[in-house]
Amino acid sequence: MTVQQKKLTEANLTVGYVAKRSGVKVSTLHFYENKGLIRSWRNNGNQRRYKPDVLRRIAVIKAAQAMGITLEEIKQTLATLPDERTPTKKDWSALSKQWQTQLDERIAYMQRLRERVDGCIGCGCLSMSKCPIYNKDDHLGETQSGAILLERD
Amino acid sequence: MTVQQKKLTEANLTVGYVAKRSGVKVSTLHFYENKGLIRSWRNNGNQRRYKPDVLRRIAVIKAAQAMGITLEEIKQTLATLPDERTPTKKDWSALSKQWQTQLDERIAYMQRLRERVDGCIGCGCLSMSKCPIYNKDDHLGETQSGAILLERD
DNA sequence: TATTGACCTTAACTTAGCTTGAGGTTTTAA
DNA sequence: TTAAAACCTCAAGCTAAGTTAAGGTCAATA
Repeated sequence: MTVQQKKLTEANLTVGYVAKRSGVKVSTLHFYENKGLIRSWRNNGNQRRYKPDVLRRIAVIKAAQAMGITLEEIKQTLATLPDERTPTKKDWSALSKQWQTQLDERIAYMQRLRERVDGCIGCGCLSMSKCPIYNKDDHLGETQSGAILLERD
Repeated sequence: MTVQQKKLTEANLTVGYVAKRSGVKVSTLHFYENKGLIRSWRNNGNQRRYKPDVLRRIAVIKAAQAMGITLEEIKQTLATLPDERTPTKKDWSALSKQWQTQLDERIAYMQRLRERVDGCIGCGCLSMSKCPIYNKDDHLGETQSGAILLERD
């Protein structure tokens, strides 16, 4: 029986294993735990152990980040997941609905920008006070952070 | 003759005037100058003076930032403007073309994300290794920073 | 002319999202 | 059993895009 099989069947994953599987660094897992985005318990030797569903949680965190949602917002949304039982497909689906709406707004905002950028930069109207780019109607709500982090190698 | 009129007709603007007109803080103008995004010369008393086209430059910087382009990339693109003569409408238009392309890619990326996020978060495929969200084809090029900063009040 | 407001520089601080390093413990495997 | 690999904590460092503060000078105006 390999180490991996043992860990998988016993369903308590080490931090190194979770890191490798999820593609994030161990330090990131510590960081996320610190921020309250994921949870673990400790074994006798004070080492972290994880339930397998942490992998999905991390994947969802990463997907949400790619959409431009901050860790703080992600944390809030993840907090709506059930605490005791393992989240079901339906639970996860509800999350994605919330973020979809934000993503839609963001796309719409960028499209408005897209339409106007050629005219605005090229013409004389880009004077901050008059240009539609700076029009309040084009701004997203206050709760949106606006940072979109895309993945790299 | 008011101060403003004097400054405008003499076409050398003070930092405070530029700040007020462009809607950014004086410290931001210092910062931009430091980063090589804008330029000024000094009067006898070592105070900054600006040519009026700095206003458009700042407006363009802000517009580009709203599209998610970093200051470093903006600097590179601004460097393609003519150095001696005041940039023409055509010059500015060429800039907007470059950024439009980036914006198009970004929108397309978000739309792909949008299509997949419901399926991916809800289903079992979101395991980092298989999920299309993590597919290389969906990533933007290396030169894209990915940060989209939206304006607030 | 004197005072107030605008300006100067340099350095440190801010937030988000991590990463790195130091120094020490636990687990695994030959 | 013992060395190496993996883990632990805590503190400091990093990048982007600025902001704030301290201490001092210059310019506009009553």
